Amino acid sequence: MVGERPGRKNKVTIRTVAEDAGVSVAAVSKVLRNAYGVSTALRTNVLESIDRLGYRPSTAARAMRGRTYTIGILLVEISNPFLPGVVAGVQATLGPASYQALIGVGQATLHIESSLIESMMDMRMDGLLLIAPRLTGDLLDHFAQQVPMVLISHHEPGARNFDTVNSDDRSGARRAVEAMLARGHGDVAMLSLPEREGTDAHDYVLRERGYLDAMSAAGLADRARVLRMDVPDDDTMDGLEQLLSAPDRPGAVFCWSDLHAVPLINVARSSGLRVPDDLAVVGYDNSPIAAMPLIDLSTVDQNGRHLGEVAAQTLLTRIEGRRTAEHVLIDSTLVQRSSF
Amino acid sequence: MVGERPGRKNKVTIRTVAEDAGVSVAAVSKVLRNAYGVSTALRTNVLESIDRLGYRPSTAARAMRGRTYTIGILLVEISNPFLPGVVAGVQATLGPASYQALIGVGQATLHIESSLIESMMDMRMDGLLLIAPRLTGDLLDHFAQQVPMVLISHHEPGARNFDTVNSDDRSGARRAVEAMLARGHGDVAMLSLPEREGTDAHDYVLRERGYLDAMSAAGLADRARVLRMDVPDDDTMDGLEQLLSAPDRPGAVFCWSDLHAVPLINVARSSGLRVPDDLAVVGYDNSPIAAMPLIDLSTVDQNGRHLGEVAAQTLLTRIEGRRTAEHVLIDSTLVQRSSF
DNA sequence: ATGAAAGCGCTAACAC
DNA sequence: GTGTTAGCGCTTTCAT
Repeated sequence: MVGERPGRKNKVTIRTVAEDAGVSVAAVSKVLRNAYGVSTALRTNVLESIDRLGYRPSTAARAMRGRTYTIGILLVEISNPFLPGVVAGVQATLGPASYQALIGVGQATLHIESSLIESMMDMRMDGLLLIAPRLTGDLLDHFAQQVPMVLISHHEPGARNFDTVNSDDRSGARRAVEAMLARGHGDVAMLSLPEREGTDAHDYVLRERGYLDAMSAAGLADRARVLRMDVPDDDTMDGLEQLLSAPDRPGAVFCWSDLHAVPLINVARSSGLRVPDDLAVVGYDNSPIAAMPLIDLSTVDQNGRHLGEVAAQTLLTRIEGRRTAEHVLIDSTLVQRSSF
Repeated sequence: MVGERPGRKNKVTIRTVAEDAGVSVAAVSKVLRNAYGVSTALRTNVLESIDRLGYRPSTAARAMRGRTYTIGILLVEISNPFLPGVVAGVQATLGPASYQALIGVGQATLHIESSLIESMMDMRMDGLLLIAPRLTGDLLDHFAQQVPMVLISHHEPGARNFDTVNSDDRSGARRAVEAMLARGHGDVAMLSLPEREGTDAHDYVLRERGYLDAMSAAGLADRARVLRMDVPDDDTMDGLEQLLSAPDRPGAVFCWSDLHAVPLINVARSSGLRVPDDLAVVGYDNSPIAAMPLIDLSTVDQNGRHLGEVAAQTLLTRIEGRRTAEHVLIDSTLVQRSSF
């Protein structure tokens, strides 16, 4: 067969199976979908043929009529330490239901994000799992009307067309800050992100609220300070350095994420500050780096794996036809290390 | 419309567009595919309708006849520091060709890996990009015969049915070790993975060779030592501790990956060893952690982004019909920091 | 319980 | 240059 496009020939389709088993195509289809109304004899017969021929139903063809048994996961960007656990949880839950998960990476870009969602719908994926999407309520709702959708790390408890599964960011932050205050740190500041679009959906906004809750409850509302900067990369450590060399340098900092907390510890140590004596730090996400002995950062663990499991389960029931929105909050845990 | 499945109704298909534009379905299809033989008038006319109606071709339907404009990326596991760059490079190259990339995560499990590849073929993705697959030559070849395939981080220069794009691991390792030797470290040991299946395809095997190359060239072949252990997690630091407390503790260690090097530095510092004075360390991958001031690990940068770009480009030409295998090696760079 | 047949939304011959 | 039409491999009524 020289000159032929490789493979894709001698294709074994549902028809091949039907002929091999000496039954109709419809019969095979029914066996495939565990549909009602097939005799055990026919069923085993067909299953044997399927096995012998190594038949695999074409998802492509299925996509035109029924389900694809595929769900799409949209990630903001791939390097976030919070994601691997979530994805593992999702896969663990999906597998037994014989669903596959395929991931799209949004590169933190709105345009790529929508385009990926549309692609996933074009492929007729059975459902979508969006993790911390930048997308705003309107567009989100537009998509949710066309495909079962569950959002992770996106607080929108009023949403009616999609479900949300979130870490309880507010109470997680509050408990972390309370623990810091209990240690005697009166001047706990918070390090958060710059304010963006007028949305309350982001996790860092909720964590700020939890921080303020704790400060207020301790009668320290007037000493609360939320500092804002983007996630530092190699070139943008200046902000952190300034922060630590300022005359009113805080003695304790609660960070919205390890992405801030880890560099902060680095800069602090490098400039001779002792952690936690001169500077107490608590982060969020319990990333692998936080656990390293040289960093040893106390941080809030969102329990990403569980989050992923619940989200996948929620998506599955929505795919099965549920129409009322569910909004789940998952408890987090403060992982105590030596940084405060 | 109470009781109706949400969305997916009022579907605008190629037929809707054809009617709206007052032309045939075939005409629309031709415009869609930039096929030969459409007047400019018809083309603009159709494009207007497409725009007005917000039409999007169904990938599902396309999958049955033509291309899906989708390629699948298979990742071993999602948290490897080497991956984000590669994926970014792939996406950057695919975008302009109006291809989408969808990622499957193999969870470092052979069975999940094959099942994902099969799923991707079932969806009729136009091509596959496998990153450091566990899959062995035979099975790999079996798949490659059915779909265009490019492998990253998998050395198999003899493969005829698929392409490979790799960092030049051997020379990268050699240069790193030579640099260590040039610094006066005579007793450079290497920290690698336990030996697996009888395959030479793995990057760490090539890196071991580069290490031996350098040692031999320096007349130190008899002092070469390859130590083996799995990637340490929080619970399995013992191996590293033993290594460093042994009487014949090496004065310099070249690690096959930062995944070994970073914990090694941690353990070393924690047990009072000065880096690089008591222990010189060089890693591989230039992961973000390596750059942290507290770690400051010298490491080999594979230039993942470039790797991704080249791999995507290679896959694209194979999809276009190329049949002869290409095996590309990409140069790496030693990033000098303070760890040796 | 089983099968025949009508699509699903496209692409690609082929006819005009 | 444009249109007609036969599939692609399934699912799903509807007969039998």
